[in-house]
Amino acid sequence: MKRNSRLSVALHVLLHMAEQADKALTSDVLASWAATNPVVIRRTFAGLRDAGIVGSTKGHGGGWTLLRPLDAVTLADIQAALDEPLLALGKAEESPGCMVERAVNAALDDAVAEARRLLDECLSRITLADLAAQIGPRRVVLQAAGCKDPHHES
Amino acid sequence: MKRNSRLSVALHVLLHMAEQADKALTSDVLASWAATNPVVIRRTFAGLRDAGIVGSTKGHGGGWTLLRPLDAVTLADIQAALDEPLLALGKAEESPGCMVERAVNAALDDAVAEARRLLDECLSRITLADLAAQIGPRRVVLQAAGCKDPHHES
DNA sequence: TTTCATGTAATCATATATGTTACGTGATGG
DNA sequence: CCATCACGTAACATATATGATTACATGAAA
Repeated sequence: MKRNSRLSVALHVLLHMAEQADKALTSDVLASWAATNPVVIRRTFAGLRDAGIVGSTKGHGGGWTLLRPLDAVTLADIQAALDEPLLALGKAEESPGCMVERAVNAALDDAVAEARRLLDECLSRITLADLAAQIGPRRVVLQAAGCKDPHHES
Repeated sequence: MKRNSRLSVALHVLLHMAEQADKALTSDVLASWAATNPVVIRRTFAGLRDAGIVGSTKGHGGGWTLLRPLDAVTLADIQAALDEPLLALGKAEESPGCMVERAVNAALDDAVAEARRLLDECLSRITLADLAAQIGPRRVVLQAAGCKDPHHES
């Protein structure tokens, strides 16, 4: 339990979902992939649902489904949907009386805005399809051999 | 008390120091500028001292001094000296057995490395002199009138 | 109408950052 | 030589953030 692993979790789960495309998967299943709690999945995926990346249905046979092809979802999309801070820069005081501190805050605001823009551009160049293509070849062999989801050792 | 305000604090204090150049200033004085505790200043400035940006001397008349001209210190220098994480992206698991998660980790590592590079380049273009130049003109008037450091209202 | 699955609030646990206290070390001045 | 000053640092306290867990409401399907 450390520092903002929501993007990591979301990517991991989304890629697993892609392998079971068009099947509604429950929060419990997704949670077991990410070794976390179903409620954590629902919270994390709420943003993705609002962004139209995944859909959810209730009741029998319900669960989560991917709504877009892998090459139509960028890491920037996911990051934005999760609404995370991304940058760990804070200000000592929000509206200081000191003129020096105001100048510092203004400069940092500018730098952070620029950094966000650069980061977003960087993340928007990577799609889920790119990540799927980089999954080790050993997995393909296992899949071909008909093994049932040997995802984690637990 | 929020999130990683060390860069903010460091910049604020360094700019105040620049106004009293060549005078050794105690941690207590710097702390009163940043409205914090002297020990926090010592901790924060330890990295700056190791990086050769400031120096510290003990005993009577001791304290902290700026060792470089304002235009020879970039925000990237300070950020690196503070050794902060900067990016709030973490991984769910450090060395996962799941191939999918490994691919995610690898991709995120690459993206974070690239982002760090971009950020560093962005911060290395701003010097303390640039910040000093952007301090509001009202302050100059007060300085000229001989007012003694009306930095904060406390 | 019972069961299943999401939606969400509330609470707990833990990690990180900052604030504070206490004490050690070295340098200066008397 | 020793009292004082200021940094160096460990130890502890507090605040915030994130994730885990519990509990319950809502809606859909068998």
